[in-house]
Amino acid sequence: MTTPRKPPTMADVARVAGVSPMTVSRAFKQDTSVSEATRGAILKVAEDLGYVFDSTASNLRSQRTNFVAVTIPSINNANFADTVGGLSDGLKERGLQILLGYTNYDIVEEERLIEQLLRRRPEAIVVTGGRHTERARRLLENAGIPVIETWDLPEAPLGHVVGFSNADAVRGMVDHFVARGVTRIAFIGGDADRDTRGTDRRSGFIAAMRAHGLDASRLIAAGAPPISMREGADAMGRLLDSLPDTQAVICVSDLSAFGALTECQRRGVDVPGRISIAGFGDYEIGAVSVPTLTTINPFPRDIGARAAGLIVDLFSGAQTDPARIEIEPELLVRGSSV
Amino acid sequence: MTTPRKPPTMADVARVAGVSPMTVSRAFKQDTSVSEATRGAILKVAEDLGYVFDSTASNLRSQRTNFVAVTIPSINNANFADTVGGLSDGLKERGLQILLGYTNYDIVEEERLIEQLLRRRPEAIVVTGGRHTERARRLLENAGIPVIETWDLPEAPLGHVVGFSNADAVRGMVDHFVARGVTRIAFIGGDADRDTRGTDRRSGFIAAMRAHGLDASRLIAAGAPPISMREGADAMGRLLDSLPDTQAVICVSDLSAFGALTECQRRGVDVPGRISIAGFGDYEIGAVSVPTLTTINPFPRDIGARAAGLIVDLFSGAQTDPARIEIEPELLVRGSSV
DNA sequence: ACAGTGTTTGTTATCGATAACATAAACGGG
DNA sequence: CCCGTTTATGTTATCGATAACAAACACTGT
Repeated sequence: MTTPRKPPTMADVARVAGVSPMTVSRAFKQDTSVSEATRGAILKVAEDLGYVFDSTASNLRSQRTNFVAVTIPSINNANFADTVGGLSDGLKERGLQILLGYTNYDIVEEERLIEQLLRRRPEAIVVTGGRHTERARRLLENAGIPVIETWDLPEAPLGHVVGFSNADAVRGMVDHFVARGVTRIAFIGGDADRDTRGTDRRSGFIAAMRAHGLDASRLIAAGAPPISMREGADAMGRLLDSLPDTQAVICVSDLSAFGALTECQRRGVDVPGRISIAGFGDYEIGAVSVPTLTTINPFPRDIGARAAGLIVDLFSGAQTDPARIEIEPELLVRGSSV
Repeated sequence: MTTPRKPPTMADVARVAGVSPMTVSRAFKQDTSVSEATRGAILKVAEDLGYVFDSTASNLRSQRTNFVAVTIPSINNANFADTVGGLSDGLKERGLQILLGYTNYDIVEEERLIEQLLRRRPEAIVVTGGRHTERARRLLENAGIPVIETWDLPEAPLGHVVGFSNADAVRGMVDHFVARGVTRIAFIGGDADRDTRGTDRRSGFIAAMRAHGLDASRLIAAGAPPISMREGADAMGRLLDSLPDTQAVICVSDLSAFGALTECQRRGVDVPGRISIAGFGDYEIGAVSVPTLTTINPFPRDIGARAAGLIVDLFSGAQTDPARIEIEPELLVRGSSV
């Protein structure tokens, strides 16, 4: 049986290659002055010895971790996954790695998560949303690294912002319906304030309806956010039972909108003939379902890509002032609405 | 303007609190011998100074990172997200944090990712699938940490396994159809071997059909894995055009199965009256769509939870031999099949 | 031939927490 | 009241890479 030897260090590689540890260190970096011959020889020795570079030591000495911390409400959400994908791809070239955590749509959990992430000494942190606990705000402000809030346009940003107004986006949807003469409009969303983006969308709905002088009381609470397809279907059932003259329903997400659509199908309610349905997020399902779903595309991948670009610019010195990058969501009118 | 001071260290906290740095270190750990009075005082000073524990130094000295590395094919996939969720929750209590990366269904990319992750010195690594490059295998074997392969039952495992046979699962589905007298069955999947689980499912389909003496040539390639709803719909279109007498189609995932279903709806093809459709993965959409989708539930969250439990047992010494935990997928017969 | 410039390599001290060891204070039973 | 035991704290050296500084070497133009 083989003794579980201690893994080789740079010093071991240096000894075998006949150079100083410093030269080995340089050989593992880019754009450092080591002759190609030496570098090649060193990397070969390293591979033969099974040496794997130890970031933990490098991180401490150089005070650089190459980590970018990212918090998202849920890992199981195609929109946030897209944002992380955009971030990840944009940061990969600069050798930056994402340290991901999820908050379960809970700002207390977010505070815990932020502290845990900051302990790893990330070089920047990207958070979803603009609402945080007092302590979380303090932690972020004192961290001494760029802070980017996304998916929102906070009134008092902590640093940089890459987002859009959830309320305005829904307002545009309401305006669209009203312009077509649709006035009895309902909103299906979560029943708690935990999902701040969902809450903002509902507020936008209410404000827009009132601005048109319309009844903004057709609000269906569908359960704890994030609400699922199933919950969207249940909510639609309750809506059809209680307010059967509703002409259109705006759902907090495409997932709940699809659930609502299926409930109509089960009941033989024609969409969009008898009722129009709209979602939010431009999930793939909305482009494929029968009928396709009217929705809003907030360009989640772009949010991540722009945040990544911002971080790169900040590190290269090309950007210094707090940035406020506003994404313009796009209204997609499709088959589920008149 | 405030000078960007250097962030405080443990030594700073110790000085202000009037104790040694070692005592501060102990105060930040659990189950260490510090009087409650001292600990309270130290934590208060730390909070006042805005001190945040520095893991990078701790990691180096203690040779423990509390990282568990995890590789998944795609971040944007509800099944893998569930596995990560199960892992994350199971590890959280032990203070272990997930270091996540995705491979894009590419084993060359996986090799790069594995090396990058190992540089961070994780204490265990969980990979999706059992097929790896030679170098990736060597890296994993030499890492000196527990290796867990998931979502598969490799013939030559690297270490521990938490998975199931994709081929056998699809075989069960074929058997189900054949038992009902359905014999002209097609398979819709990706057109490359990159997605090894998809390939295994197709192999299982072919083997099962042959075992029944049936024609196994109704194979539709729908594009590069992972195939989307849209690609599932396109593939269904081609299937209906080229082999209109097909009685049932098994899709590599619920997403493509749903796409296939919508194509039937657009064409007025009755499901399951004229053709049955089955998926894989038990995504939420299959439980909500009209009709609901026959599928296979491989319990993705359990895979993650069992892997987490295994890691905890390994660290506590309760488990020493290589484990092989087999998950039993469940066939869910629903509205989309006869 | 030689100062001046650029390239390649080496030496030393250090990043910030903690393992290992040592010691002082508190406790408890006969 | 004393010694063995537990509890609470301190001291010193160290994890493994690299920043900062230094120096040897090669080349270039006059």
